[in-house]
Amino acid sequence: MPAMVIDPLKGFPGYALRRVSAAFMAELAARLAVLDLRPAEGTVLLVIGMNPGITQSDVGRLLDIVSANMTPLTARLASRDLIDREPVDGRSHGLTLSEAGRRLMQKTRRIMEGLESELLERIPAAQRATFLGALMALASEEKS
Amino acid sequence: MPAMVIDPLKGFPGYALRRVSAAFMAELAARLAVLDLRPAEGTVLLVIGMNPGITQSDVGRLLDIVSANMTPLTARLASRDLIDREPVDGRSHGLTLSEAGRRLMQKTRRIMEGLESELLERIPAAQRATFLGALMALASEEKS
DNA sequence: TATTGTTATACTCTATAACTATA
DNA sequence: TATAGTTATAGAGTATAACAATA
Repeated sequence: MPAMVIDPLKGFPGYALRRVSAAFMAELAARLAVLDLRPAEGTVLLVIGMNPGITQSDVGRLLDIVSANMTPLTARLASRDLIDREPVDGRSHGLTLSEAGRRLMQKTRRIMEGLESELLERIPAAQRATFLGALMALASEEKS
Repeated sequence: MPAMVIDPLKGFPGYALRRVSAAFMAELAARLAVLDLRPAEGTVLLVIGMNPGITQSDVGRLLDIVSANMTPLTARLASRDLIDREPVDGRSHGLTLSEAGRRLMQKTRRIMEGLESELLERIPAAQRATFLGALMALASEEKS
């Protein structure tokens, strides 16, 4: 690329957020692919593992996945015998991890925690707490 | 959602990055939709406006869009008479904004700058410089 | 040999509309 | 009436493979 190209997005925090997030997600996808899991499936596995019996719609609400997209997602996990779906009332299904699901969830958790640690280590220690504080504040605004 | 749901992603900076970025991109998409532009098209318009005559592959390299995806993107902008494509040698095309393209680029720029400003204002002033410094450092690591 | 641009194709995430069954 | 789950469908971004034309 010619050295004189002007980047009009330079200095835009939203664009930087997008780039860093995209790179992070691509790396996560690559590492989870070893387990034949997509990022969304991995996070769902973690949520079910921490909240046995949780309802499909509650998982969706926590992760901001609309119910129409939760259906094929949990169906695929169930077809691989990673989760069990038991009716809790006539319309809700409680989700729990199978033995195989628990094993895969642990591997998923190690991969995710490893990647998150690597991200943290790329931030200079002096700026880390402030960066995290501001980022988490932004993230929790979205949730409400 | 039951109050006792445990969020295993809580405290994960990569996940927070993903959430904040997704919310930002959704809002950008909504605002650019008024101009019938997608985020990727808007950023390409800005890059061409700042770099008249830039090559399609150089735009792709700057924005990290693979060439196979640049083709339909610039084709759509050209079909709307927002950009002109002139051959610079036998295989490269130099891209410039048309008059209509310039006008739309200015509107795009105002929308993007407005949204970026709103994002900045959501970060407490005391943390702003540190947050930006760390974020930009992460973003520029990706580019190399 | 490497690069530009193209076509075809596929994957992932996301979103809405319309529906059934249940609370 | 509202909620849970499902089906069908579509849009947007991203990715690879294979190719023709040009440098």
